[in-house]
Amino acid sequence: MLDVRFVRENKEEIISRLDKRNLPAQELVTQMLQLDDIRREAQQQCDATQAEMNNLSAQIGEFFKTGRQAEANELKARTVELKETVKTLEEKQKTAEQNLTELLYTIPNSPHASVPKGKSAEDNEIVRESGAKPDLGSDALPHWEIAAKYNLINFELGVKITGAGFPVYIGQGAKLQRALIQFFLDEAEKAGYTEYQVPHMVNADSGFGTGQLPDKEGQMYHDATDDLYLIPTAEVPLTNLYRDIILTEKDFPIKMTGYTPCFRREAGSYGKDVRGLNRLHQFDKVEIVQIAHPDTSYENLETMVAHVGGILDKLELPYRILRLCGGDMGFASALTYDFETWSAAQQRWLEVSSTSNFETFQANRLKLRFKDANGKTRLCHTLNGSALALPRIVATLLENNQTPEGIRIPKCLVPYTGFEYIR
RNA sequence: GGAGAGAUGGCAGAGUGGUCGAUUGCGGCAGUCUUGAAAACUGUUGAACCGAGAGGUUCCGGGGGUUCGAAUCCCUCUCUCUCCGCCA
Repeated sequence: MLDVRFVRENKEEIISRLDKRNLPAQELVTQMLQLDDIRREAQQQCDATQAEMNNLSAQIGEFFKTGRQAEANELKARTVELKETVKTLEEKQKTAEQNLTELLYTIPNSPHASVPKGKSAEDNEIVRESGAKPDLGSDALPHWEIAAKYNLINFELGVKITGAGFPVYIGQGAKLQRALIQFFLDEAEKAGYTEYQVPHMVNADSGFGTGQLPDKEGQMYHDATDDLYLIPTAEVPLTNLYRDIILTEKDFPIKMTGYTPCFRREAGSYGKDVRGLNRLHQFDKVEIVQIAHPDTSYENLETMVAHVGGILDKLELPYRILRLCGGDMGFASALTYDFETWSAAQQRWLEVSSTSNFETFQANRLKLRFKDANGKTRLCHTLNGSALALPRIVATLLENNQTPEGIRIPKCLVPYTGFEYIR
């Protein structure tokens, strides 16, 4: 969530930045600062009253010690009213704080200066395009038909044992998945990321920390018995490892990676673009996360973009990089680059990575801070990116690499799969 | 799942109603000494909020209560450890 103090000092800047999301924030910000004023005033009064109470208590103690009962009792009588006042003021402060927090939860992150203003995906800016789109001819098969032809993925079996959107990978299909995961993790390790194996379920605190709660409550699978959520991305457990932590400057940058399955209810997104691997309830992903110094976080973001691009280059997949416009960006992000690979049979771009800088938005909720050179405690910046999400990589790989001899495996993967063709 | 014990500052570990935000040790930081380092010695070393500042308030697992006053007493939740049961 936004940092109230920053908003207080940079009101106009925040409003103009939020405008990129087409969010008229004038009134929100005013309301927010009003609540903040109420809160601060209540606290000042409350603190002063409590200071008085503390004084009286000390005196009472002194009187009791020296056996001056009468004087002690006289003071005791005076505390009754003060106690009442403290209670009222405390209530007032708590309410203002709660209202402020609730309001803050509804305000998305303010976009970076480079974010284009826009409403939807059409307004995203194409940063660059890489690799040639293959010309497969008219008899090219979409990946779900390839998957059936070579018995790589069985969607019906998934429906039988679980439900739609939970595919079963078989034989060379399963092995391809495992090869990609291993390849992605190795690449991340080479780039200096430390691998973590983390729980696939998280508590509500973690959900709030990275911003999934309360915003995306309905998008996560929730186990009511133990009040745990299945993770929608490894970002949640990985970033929350650093919840409530104060780092020193020499700790930067912190670089973590992890493979996890990801679970998403995808409520309300049933329709035509969900065939095959295009949109699933459970999928595999290798995530990279960085915790960075605010002064360098955008350089860190560029290294992540280069990392993801490098992997796609090695996989020999045609892709493009988009800078998301304000209207298409996620709730918590300040700047997001999406990576899309070209799906030759479907003749469309598929999102395979989303790489973002959240600036202090998550860190504020996480209470993830560092001590700067002057000994001041400041919020860190958090960043993360998919490197990469499996299903659409598999989809484009199967489609783009189909040949009369079978599906060609890119060179970089052969050491992992142990086969050069799926036949 | 049953029984018991516990949760204090980066760590270890005191503290059972009145200058306790907390003794002490270790660690960290700074300095003295040294050619340098180590050792030794000296000092310093939690966080949040409010305040221009002086300073004030809050925090001893979370929440609630008793009291003029709570780390210390009561209730409750969570977690950890030990024993038993179950089990990959």
